[in-house]
Amino acid sequence: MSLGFLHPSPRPLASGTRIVMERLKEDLRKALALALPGQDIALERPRSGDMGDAAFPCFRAAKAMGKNPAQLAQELASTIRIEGAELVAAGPYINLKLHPEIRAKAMLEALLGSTPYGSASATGETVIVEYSSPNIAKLFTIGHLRSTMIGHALAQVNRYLGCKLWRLNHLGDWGTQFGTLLAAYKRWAEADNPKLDQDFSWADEIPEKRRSPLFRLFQLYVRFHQEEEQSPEMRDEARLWFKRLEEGDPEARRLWKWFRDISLAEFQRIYDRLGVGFDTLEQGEAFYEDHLKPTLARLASSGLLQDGDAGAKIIDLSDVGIQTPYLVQKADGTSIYATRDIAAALFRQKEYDFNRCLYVVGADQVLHFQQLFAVMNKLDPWFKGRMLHTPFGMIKLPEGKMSTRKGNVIFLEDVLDEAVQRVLAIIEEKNPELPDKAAVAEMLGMGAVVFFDALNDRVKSITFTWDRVIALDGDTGPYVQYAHARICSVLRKAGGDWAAKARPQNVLDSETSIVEYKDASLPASMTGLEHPSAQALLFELSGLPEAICTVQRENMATALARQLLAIAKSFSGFYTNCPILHADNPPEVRESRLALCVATARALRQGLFLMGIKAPEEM
RNA sequence: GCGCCCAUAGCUCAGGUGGAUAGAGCAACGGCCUUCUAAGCCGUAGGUCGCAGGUUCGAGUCCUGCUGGGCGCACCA
Repeated sequence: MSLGFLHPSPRPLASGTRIVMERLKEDLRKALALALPGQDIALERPRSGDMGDAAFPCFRAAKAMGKNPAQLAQELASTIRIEGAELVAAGPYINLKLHPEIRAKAMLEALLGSTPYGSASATGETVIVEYSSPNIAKLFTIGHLRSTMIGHALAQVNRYLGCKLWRLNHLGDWGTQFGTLLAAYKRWAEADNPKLDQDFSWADEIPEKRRSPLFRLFQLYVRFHQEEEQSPEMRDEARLWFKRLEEGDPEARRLWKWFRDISLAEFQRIYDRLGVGFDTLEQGEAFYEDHLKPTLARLASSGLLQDGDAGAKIIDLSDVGIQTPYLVQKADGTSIYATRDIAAALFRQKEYDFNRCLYVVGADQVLHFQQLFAVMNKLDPWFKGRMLHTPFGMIKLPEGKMSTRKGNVIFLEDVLDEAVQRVLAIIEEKNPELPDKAAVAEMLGMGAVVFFDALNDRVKSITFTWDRVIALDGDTGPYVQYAHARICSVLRKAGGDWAAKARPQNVLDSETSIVEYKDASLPASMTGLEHPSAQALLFELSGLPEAICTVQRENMATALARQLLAIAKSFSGFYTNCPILHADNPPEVRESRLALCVATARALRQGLFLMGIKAPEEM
């Protein structure tokens, strides 16, 4: 069943990025339209820059005209003339190939100006991204990284492309799990460890760095679920506590708030470390408590509410092809996540009047979101096409599924710490004189983990192994960061204000998605950039805006991560083949190559920043 | 049982709206540091795109069936 999500429409790029290249492609499009009336003129981007900057496949047009595609390509290429570029027939394709100098000038103009490359001006659209959404009293596992960083990147990119953004964290701070916590606390902590400030005698010893009230809360949670397997009646105990909580029992309330505070403090520490931010943390599940009755009333008055088993309330969706009924109130009268999600959608409609709302939630919840969206469409056609679940695959262990309840999980902080440790070891080996090693190691370790997560299609599940997640060479974050650091090193050695040209003018925190640079002047000539390696780099740089748009369209950072790799890789080629500061270089060659370095550094830093990755200037 | 997702090199994966000789990284093998950071660069080898049909001028990509794996199928979120 497709609900026809309203994808963002193509929008004009900001003026500084409406570059020569786009104009030439437009010229080609017009010329082809003239030569081939009635044909669909769709240009493609060639796989590699030495084929050209744009390509037109002649198959369809040739068929319509009863000609051989290669022959048609030949004819068109010889009749159409585009100023500043050449047209080459390559088999059934016509390739538009910019003159090296034009290509260089176009890209440097786009990247050395102060308008963020590939950004778009305000569109007037409002986008909500709901992401991270951890459950209270659980520690962040490697699994939580996915929603957090995918959501962060989507927020950054949509903001970069001119959308008004609301970044929401649907905290799991309500629900039956709180019954579990309350019951567990009463059973095993209240009497002898009421402040959770000591280790439990019945639990395994906690590693030093995890000794926290939150971890002990987590231990309570795990123990409860373990014992519950033997004594199923404990479930009722948990349900009862949740019922008390929802009915306003003062003790349950007090403990709930305390548990929540303990958790939030810890979460904030992680978010700070990841550089992730939200516009509010106050709209978690508990926030909708007061909305639940009105929501149920509205469902009832819309005629959607039906009686289920044992007094539960359900919504039947079989008329839209969903056979599983949607449970919105449990038999004991307490609420359930579904009700809170409906309430949240209604609240957001009123509060934010959004155009799109993205739910960055695991793939195991697809049915839930199909049901939710179906209900919202029935409730108000306004919702149609405005909500999208962007599911992601789960992270499994080689032994199987991770389970918080069973306690066999990989904690996020352990992964981050291990990554930083491995980086530190490499720094000691390769660059022991590096200033501020700890800070650089933090950026690189984080870069490795975050980049890895973004590299592949989000719907695929990942089997966690340390060596894969923390890989530091090959197609990795540190590879891109390394290219950036080498550029900065060259720029430092060039002297003058070269290094400053690649340095951001603003603070790069989660409140902005744009890296601001000063307007830098173009080199006097493009001599020195005609080398194939330089041209290949320029071609990859030209692919960045499209990659950013792809992130928005496909709701994952994969395309951006891969374009950054392509840029970094072609920079390495340029760096190897084209000496920049070589004494024999004429001044204009040195200048144009340094300008290309600045342009590349800016593109890399901006791209990494959108993904939530920092770029050290030295490593 | 029903529904959704996945299957591409030894391993991990890229391959918008069907289009050029299916591409990377890792691992393997062979080269490159007296020039700007070797976390790098260059090269070699590695493929019946799970299987079988179909649509099309053209299928890794779309359709049908099958096989294998994952997830889900109301009182957790």
